[in-house]
Amino acid sequence: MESTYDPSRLEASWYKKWETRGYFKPSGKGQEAYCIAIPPPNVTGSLHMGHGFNNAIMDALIRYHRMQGKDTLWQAGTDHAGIATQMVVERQLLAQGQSRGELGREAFTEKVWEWKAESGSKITSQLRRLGSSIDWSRERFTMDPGFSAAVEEVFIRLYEEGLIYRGSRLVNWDCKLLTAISDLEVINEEEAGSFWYFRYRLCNDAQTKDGLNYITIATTRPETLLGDTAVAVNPEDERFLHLVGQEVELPLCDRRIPIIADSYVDPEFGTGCVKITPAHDFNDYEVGLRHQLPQINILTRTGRINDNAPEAYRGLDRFDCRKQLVRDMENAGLLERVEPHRLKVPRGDRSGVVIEPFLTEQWYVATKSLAEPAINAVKNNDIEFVPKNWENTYFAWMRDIQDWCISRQLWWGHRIPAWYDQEGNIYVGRSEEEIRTKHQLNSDTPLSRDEDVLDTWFSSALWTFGTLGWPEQTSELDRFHPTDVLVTGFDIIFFWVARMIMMTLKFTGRIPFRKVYIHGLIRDSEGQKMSKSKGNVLDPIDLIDGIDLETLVKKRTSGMMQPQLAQRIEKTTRKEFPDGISSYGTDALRYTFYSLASNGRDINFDLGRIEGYRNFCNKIWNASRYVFMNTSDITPNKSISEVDYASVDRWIKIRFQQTLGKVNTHMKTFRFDLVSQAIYDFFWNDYCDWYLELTKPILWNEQTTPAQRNATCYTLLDVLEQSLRLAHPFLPFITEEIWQQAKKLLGLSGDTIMLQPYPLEVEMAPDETALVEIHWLQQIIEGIRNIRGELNISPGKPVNVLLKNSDNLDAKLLEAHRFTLCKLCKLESISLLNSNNQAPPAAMQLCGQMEVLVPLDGLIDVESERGRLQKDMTRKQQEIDKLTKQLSNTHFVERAPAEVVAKERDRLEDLNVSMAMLEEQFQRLNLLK
RNA sequence: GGGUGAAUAGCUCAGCUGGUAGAGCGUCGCCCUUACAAGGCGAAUGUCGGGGGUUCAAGUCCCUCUUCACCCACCA
Repeated sequence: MESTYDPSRLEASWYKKWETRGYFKPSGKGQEAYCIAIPPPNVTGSLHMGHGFNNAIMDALIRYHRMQGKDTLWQAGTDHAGIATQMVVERQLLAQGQSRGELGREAFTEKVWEWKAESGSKITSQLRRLGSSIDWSRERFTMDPGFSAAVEEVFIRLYEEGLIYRGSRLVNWDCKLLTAISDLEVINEEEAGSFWYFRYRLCNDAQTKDGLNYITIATTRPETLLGDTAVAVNPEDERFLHLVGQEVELPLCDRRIPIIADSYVDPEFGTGCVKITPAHDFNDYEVGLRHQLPQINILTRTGRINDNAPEAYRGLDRFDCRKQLVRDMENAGLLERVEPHRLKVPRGDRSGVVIEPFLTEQWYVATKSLAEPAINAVKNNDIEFVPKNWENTYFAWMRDIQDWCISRQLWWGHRIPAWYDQEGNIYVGRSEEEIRTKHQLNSDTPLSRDEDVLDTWFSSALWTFGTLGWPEQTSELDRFHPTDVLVTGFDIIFFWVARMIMMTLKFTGRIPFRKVYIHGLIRDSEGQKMSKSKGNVLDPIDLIDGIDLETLVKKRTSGMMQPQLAQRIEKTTRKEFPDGISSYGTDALRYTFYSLASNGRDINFDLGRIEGYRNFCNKIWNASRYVFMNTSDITPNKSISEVDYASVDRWIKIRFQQTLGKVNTHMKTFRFDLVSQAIYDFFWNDYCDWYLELTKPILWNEQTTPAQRNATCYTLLDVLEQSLRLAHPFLPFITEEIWQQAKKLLGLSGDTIMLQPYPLEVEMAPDETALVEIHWLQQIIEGIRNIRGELNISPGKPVNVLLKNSDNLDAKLLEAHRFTLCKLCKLESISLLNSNNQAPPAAMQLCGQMEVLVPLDGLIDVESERGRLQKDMTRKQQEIDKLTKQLSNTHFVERAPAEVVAKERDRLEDLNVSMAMLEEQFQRLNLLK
């Protein structure tokens, strides 16, 4: 083994071997199957921390269950991500001075396919860097012919059942992307805006109660005035009731519109009069339907004013029109006042532009009947969310679910399988031919296909069963569906999780997955969301490989949407990473993810943590080197003729089993933080700090018998090898590398640790003596170390130790471990102090009732030792006071369980004894001065 | 407006069914002891957000308030 741990060297080679040897494929063996379908990343995307986290978790689950002997499949694939991908390609075209319109549909989608071919492997190769043991041979793409056929099938069946329909209504319209989007794709954020108070003159000499010949309405979107078809007041509102049925003159438009009464109006808000624009506001739309108001659309698809408006405004951009209209109102003396107002502005999640409610014809999924079984599946625990409380979020949304607008006016995606004849009749089917045959339409009847494509999430909703071959009834579907768990962030519970549950239940009659593990989002060390514009993005690959400062700065400041931010980003980056980021390796990165993965809350990613886990890898590396150096001469198989296990050998095996138990327990509840901590604690504290140190006096002692040596060597190797398997799902690379060595020494067969069985929990005969013995040893060693450390006795200086107030067991244990104690604590001697003999002046540490004495011998300053004792006594006294008080409380003694009371009594007694001994020692030291 | 989660050591976070407050990083000593200075050994550090309540006993259960984060809905 190389003397230093170098992750880049070993990580590079292993993944390729694993993949080419087919280790990631399902074994085809095992009673049970285990399957996870990857949340398909955008095919043209690149890996971010969220992917890193998400995939690290899935890989741990997959490797763990694979090692448990299950027939394990991690189903891979990528998503065509309609809008996102189309935007990227459009931006590229724009840079070349082209637009998609010029290119035309066919040429454009051709370009997207080219781009997909070019960049599509980027994210998958990055997933490989993470060590993800994905079965790449089964990789799917949402626009593969097979998957597309499934999408079409689902659309057609839903249409035939009347669950997909085409309708004309208000949708969220993105004026930049020129497409409808679903409610979920609209982000409502509060922004600073204004309230404009406009006067609408009353017709026919009507007057308000105050004798005014106008009413005032307030609006945040003045330009919509052009589409007003009524003014509404609350039917209970005494102020305006007499005006209902009257008309007002719509300013600047030369139109009259009625005053109507509708309970939608809140008399307390604004002026109590509301302008109604049915074609450009969701609430007004409903009001309009109730009162049969005309719907006047005043916008073009690009957000300009259309010909339904007065000539003066036609062709103006909606925001220019707003300014113009306010000016005109002011000039007409109809602007009463303007107030600053904070309001929620709807913006497209992709484009960032203000979304307009817009009247169009779109395709919808009627969701109500699909939602019901989906709610029940979670309610009756067929599907379980982890953590459980996300179920409430899910229920809340599902119970109030709206019909889903699934058509998008894009070119990249699954084209809707619908055709129209010249009368506008709709024909849905798999192809034009099929439709012609089915509906007996001869070639004289021209048919044109619907231009739109489906929402990306429509196809994603079929992911678990579509990737396994549906609608064919494949053996994979049989074996691996329902999948076991879906691992994802809470941000796509509605987008994806809910819709998968609905669609999968509908089309397979079964749930898509048994559990949904919802994890938190990765944020930066200060809890900020990582984003390009904030310049705080960390690339997982950079954490693995390292990156120098200049490259990092360049990466963070190039290709920015807002170049003016670059300077500040450069400054903060230089400050935060003055030396760039060093290379930590995949294993360290993964372990960091696990350690931070507690109970689904968001994660602030701290570089200090990853460094700590890189050090952990280093620790494993070096401990293994020690083991191999000291065991290379043992017989390379278990047929060690004679073995005589030391208590510490038995102890470490018990500790290993306890750790394994914890790991298995916590894996069941997805507590990767507790899993990683259990392994870390065991390996570093128990195996390295104690066990390895305690084997040294055994291995380096001439008195050790061959049987003892064999036993310890074997245990060193055996526990190491088991620990590697224990840790492999979390640290795949380093464990594989080291296991290859361990395997040789232990004479094991098997080509890879990946396919070895996970360590087995074994029923162990209770071995209290080993635990007691090692605890005894640890206490004495720690006592002596404490004296050395606190009293500044140089570690190299040999000391003599006396044990006072010892019993028979102490005597026995001392004989057994004298050599060990001398070696580990650099002792010249250690012996029992006969009760008849006077103890010399000494520093003292209590181990239970036994005193560990280090004679002063001119080494130790009396004053320091008194201080040390004093500190201990103060602490003990506080405890004693607390316990005394508690035990003198009759309520406690009477009502607390007897064993609790007894325990506290024992503790108090022990403390009192210790205290007396400390006091006595303190007095003795006093006599010296 | 409705909902969810959070508030514990300087920092990032654990703390299960109530019974002596923990880890990592950082800090302070002492050590290059033949696996590891990416290390070893020792040490310090907390009115568990505030206030009530239940209980013999509350970081843990209940109520309330404050602050923060997020989600959903939305008043023009």
